[in-house]
Amino acid sequence: MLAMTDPHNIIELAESTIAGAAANLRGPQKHKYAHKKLLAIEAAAKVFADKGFHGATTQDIAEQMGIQQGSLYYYFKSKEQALQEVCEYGFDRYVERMKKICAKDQPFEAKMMAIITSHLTNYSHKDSAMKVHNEQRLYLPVERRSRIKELGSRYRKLLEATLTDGINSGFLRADIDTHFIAYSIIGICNSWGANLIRDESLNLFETIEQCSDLILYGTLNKNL
Amino acid sequence: MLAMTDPHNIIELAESTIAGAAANLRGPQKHKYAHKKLLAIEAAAKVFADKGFHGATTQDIAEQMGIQQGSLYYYFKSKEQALQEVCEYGFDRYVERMKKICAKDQPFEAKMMAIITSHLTNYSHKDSAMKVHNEQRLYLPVERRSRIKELGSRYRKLLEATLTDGINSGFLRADIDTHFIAYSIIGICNSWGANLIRDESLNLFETIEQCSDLILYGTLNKNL
DNA sequence: TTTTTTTTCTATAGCGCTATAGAAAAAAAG
DNA sequence: CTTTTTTTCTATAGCGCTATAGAAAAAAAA
Repeated sequence: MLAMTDPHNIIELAESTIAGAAANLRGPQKHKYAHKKLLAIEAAAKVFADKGFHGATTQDIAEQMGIQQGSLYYYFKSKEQALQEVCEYGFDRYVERMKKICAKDQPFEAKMMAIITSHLTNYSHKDSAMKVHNEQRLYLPVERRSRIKELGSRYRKLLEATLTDGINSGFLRADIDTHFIAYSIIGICNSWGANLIRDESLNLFETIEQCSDLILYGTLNKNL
Repeated sequence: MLAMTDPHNIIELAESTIAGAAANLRGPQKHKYAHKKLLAIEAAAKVFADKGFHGATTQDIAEQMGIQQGSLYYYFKSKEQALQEVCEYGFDRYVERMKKICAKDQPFEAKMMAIITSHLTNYSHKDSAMKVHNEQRLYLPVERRSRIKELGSRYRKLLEATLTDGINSGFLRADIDTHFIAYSIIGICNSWGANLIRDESLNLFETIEQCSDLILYGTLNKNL
């Protein structure tokens, strides 16, 4: 086997080929680097979510992983790169999922619920990476944010298009501003997503139902 | 006049007696300290909003005020205290305003719009203090957060009570969860508040209308 | 086993940041 | 004008943090 001049080079390959390797713990670990790299991203996500990017230290992240501070640089070139990778972590798969949901032909209520479920589920599963994406990504210099921006706007456009479909097929009011509603949906989901992480006693499914209900039906009594 | 052993002692007096002193620029400045203190809070708010608490330096804040880094400590005992004061800045008056709005006897739609207007207007006027409150207050140690917590929950309770009134008087659906809706309203407002600060091209009044509309009417087509 | 490759560790250079102390300047009082 | 009080400045102690270098340990290959 060729020597790895720079361990960071294997990353992209790893990310795309062995998705979910973090869960795959059995068998002789041929891809130990890729595996621990994912653990490193998750550790960074956890710490950044708790303390914020600038408030977190590389020492904190290393501790969370159970390694020494200096060893962290075997997985990240810099703290900033760690933030970037946390923000991007799982985002492409997330957008893919959104694409599928939007493409599926189903009643609008169900579609909206699926969208919200996808969004909020991510908060529970992705260990704070989503929270970090929302709250810390602006601390990255622009040149590190292009991919994140790209994915974010792709997500928003999918949502807007779905809303437009909803209007055209008569499910939604014709007078809503799809751009505004898309931002609002994302806003509500992120707000509740952060609550879900902070407060363990909150029920995911109830939250999903309540969010869908509010967005679709509002609060006003229609019997009036 | 007695010598000021510690300039920080005058703060509370100042805050309560000369509200809005920052705008009162004419006349011989008998309360120069109190005046500049408010400028200091606003400068800190601006910087914390842009860079986050840990990302901001006391140098940044001093620069924003046009003084030297060391001089900042004439106004704040510590950087942490600066964050605390920014988070509390104007919050009590804000809760008072909310109280008045909720107490007023008016159609529910108007009340909801007034609440949202009050919330979003704060973002435009209070120079980022509200944004800092939302995004950075958790970086304060708990002992510095008691007042902020107090005010926040008082605000939430006012909102919940108003929603309960709305249900009792038949304006609102009887099956909504006031606690959930209150959090959601705050979430939407904060999300759009942050957008308003970031994007100057956004129209405040349109945003207010759109938020009210979404919360009250939802998005579904009722003609179906 | 021996050699090569991968992973982790220790130690530290070097920088920037908070907070303080004391002097200096500006303003107000006497 | 002189004295006192308020405000700002300069300089720096002291700490913690990022990132690097090179040794050491562990794992894999030969």
